Amino acid sequence: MASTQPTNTIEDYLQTIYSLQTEGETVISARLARWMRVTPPTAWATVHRMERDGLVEIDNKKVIRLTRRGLALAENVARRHRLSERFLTDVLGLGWAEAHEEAHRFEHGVSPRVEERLFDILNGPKTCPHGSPIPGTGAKLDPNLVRMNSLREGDTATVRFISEELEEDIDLMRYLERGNVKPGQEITVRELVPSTGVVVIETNAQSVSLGLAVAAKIRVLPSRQPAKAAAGA
Amino acid sequence: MASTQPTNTIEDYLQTIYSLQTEGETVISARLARWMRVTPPTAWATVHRMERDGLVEIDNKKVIRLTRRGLALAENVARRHRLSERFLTDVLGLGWAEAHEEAHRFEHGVSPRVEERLFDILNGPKTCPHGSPIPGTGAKLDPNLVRMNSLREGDTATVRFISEELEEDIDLMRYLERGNVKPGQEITVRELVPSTGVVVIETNAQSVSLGLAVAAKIRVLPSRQPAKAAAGA
DNA sequence: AGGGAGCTTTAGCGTATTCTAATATTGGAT
DNA sequence: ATCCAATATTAGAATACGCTAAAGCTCCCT
Repeated sequence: MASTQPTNTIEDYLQTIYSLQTEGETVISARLARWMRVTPPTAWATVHRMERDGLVEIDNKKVIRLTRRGLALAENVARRHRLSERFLTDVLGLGWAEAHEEAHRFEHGVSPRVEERLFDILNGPKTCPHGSPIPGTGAKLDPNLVRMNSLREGDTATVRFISEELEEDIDLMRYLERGNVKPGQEITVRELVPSTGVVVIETNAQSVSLGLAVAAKIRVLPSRQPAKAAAGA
Repeated sequence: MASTQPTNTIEDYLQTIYSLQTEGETVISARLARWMRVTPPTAWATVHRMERDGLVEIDNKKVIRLTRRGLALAENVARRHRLSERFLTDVLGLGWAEAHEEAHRFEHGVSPRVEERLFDILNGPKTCPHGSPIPGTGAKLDPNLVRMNSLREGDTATVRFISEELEEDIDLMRYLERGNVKPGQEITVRELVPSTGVVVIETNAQSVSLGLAVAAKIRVLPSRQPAKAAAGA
């Protein structure tokens, strides 16, 4: 029934759709299948169960969108997830790169009571360790943020947000952690050659190379540079 | 397969069988069905899946026993459960009565890494808040403990252990909490009349009445009284 | 116009969990 | 010896999730 507590699987789908939707991506079944690491028929069936239960709507272009009810549930899952990441890193001392994966398991065990206590104990954090705002705190992604791939050579900026899509790739996350590409870190673009598809940035005197597709999923706040407007959204 | 990670359901059965077995009870399918709040056919089918997977053995008298493999897994689940209860009460400040129910949900989200960190953060606790020893710490139930119903009027003792079977009943737990019937509490038996099936004990100048069946699931350490050996195991 | 690549859907299966309705079994109690 | 109550089992069904194989569709590129 639509009134029953969502299963872990449904909570995972809700959270994924929420992330993509929030980051401005178009959500279609095939994309969910890849993210959730299941076959297309499986994702399809699950999404249709969600539609049946009033959690999402699917338009004639096959684009999936959360309904009001789905959004409310998704925000709750995201809140528990991001709060869990904060708890796992700040209190338990787990690594920044592993936090997402661990939280993915941990979050389902967090009841409303536990969620509330975690929030208090953590002093009401506004974002997860990777920069995603925690629903319910009023925090939102700073609209002045820019995708890292839209910077130009020589630009300086501060990392603010790593997409949850990147968080799924533990190796990439470890690479970013070693390279210090984390919220708060100041970076300078050394090279950005669209033809090669690579950006090279500098963080703490370290050089880090990233593919443009990855850079596009990292948002930064450009530093007050000369007098030149930054690129659009 | 037998090598796959147990599902939450199987983890729950393992834990229940482990508790009963540890507390010296005979485990049969019907009893599991009542404890797990499922119908007998459901419990039967699940137990037989566990047998198929080498987690339990069922003798010709239908008694269920954990295999070596089942025991190892069950100890791990119990460890996570009891550690979770400690965490929820000691760090998050949840109530003593609610801890079991919350931990039941929480435990499944605890990975080996998280389990290890929780153990450290809690300073290597040896028991859960209700007195059950935490597997892996070497702690065992004190053999000098006696079931509360085996005391006699006038006896004084210290509460040490509340059976996990009682923990399933949240109302009873709240009653015990209000009455201060918790590990460490000293009690005196005021009345114990087998014919009425009721024990009345005194804790902190409060009077608490319990059924004998409930009292039998609470273990206490008798105080050094006159010179009279206590009743058997 | 013709092919594909990438997506969506249908078909058909298999396992885990649960339930209800019935049908054995079994161990005592009378 | 008999009958009841508790247990164990069998039958029949559903739902959630996953998979493979095999069609359909769409849209874009040549």
